[in-house]
Amino acid sequence: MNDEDAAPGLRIPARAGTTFLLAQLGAHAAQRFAERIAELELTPPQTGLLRSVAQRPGQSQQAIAGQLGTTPSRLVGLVDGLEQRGLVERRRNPDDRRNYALYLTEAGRRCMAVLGRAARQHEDAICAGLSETERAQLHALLTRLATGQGLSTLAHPGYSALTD
Amino acid sequence: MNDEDAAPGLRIPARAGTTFLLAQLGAHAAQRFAERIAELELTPPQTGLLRSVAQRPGQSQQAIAGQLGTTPSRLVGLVDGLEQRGLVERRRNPDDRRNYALYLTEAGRRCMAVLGRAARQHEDAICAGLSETERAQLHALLTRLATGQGLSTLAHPGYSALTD
DNA sequence: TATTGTTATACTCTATAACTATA
DNA sequence: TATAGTTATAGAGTATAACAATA
Repeated sequence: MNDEDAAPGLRIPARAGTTFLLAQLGAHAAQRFAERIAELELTPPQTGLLRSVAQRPGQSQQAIAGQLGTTPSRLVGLVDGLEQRGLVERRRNPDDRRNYALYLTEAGRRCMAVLGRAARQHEDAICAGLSETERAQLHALLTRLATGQGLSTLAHPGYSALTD
Repeated sequence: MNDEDAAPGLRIPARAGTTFLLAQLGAHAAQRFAERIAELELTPPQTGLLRSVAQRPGQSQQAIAGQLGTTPSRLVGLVDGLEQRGLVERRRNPDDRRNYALYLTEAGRRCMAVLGRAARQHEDAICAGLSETERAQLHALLTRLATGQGLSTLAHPGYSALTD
């Protein structure tokens, strides 16, 4: 709802609300990123998992599930897929054989490098039309919004599938 | 993927990418809006439909489906629900009895007014922490991004369910 | 034959709850 | 008994395709 003044008389929104633009652009950016990484045979949730493992190697599946805002059961299939492709490794903890510690393999690290390039291209495609100064401005404003909303760098608010 | 430099050495993202922030904030804003309108017993897709009908009364279901980026079959249930609650009205076209023309009822117009107030409160909650000047800056930057990406005011890029 | 709306069906994604194995 | 991971099941949401009425 961006009808800033949907008063009884029914006004047409001359100005799309900021939150409407945020939701619209956010969904658009996420979808475009999904298309981009589909060429690498990766899905957004897989990408989020890779990112999480890369950032903090050795975490348990439950810890990562908490970080990503999803359930432990959901992680099983995700890790399975990446492990079968040799990107991620499950290592048993000898002290407590109930949990696994997750690590990137060498191929996983290479994959992260490719993903990093894709992310930069994606960023350029989305921000095309803005000058360097404007991009910095936008980034600063969004960061303040995110901080104000209590959003962390890793966790997402439910829509893990759409995060990029 | 916001690891701006996920180079072979595995760098931790010191700076979240702008597109990551966009996707994260967009999902967050959409979710919060969904929670807000849930108190009115409305879902985001229903809200989008109401908005579409309010903006251009008399359109066919297919036309609206096209606008919202969804399928005609999906509109059936959506319109059913709103019609049963007396917010939207199906009128047969006497000239071509195949299609309906959709209109808001008086209750539908009142509902739009309530939604408008909710949208303003939502906007304030999300933008809290930014000054008026900064909000205007952000709005201008997002508008330019949306224009650059070819996003219109009404249509959404697939994620109609998340639009607010 | 083409088009509007509808229904039936299937598919994707995800969470919940039950299960195992370790502790 | 409690916890990590797993499996089985179920639910929400949506699209595709077949169908009926009208043109």
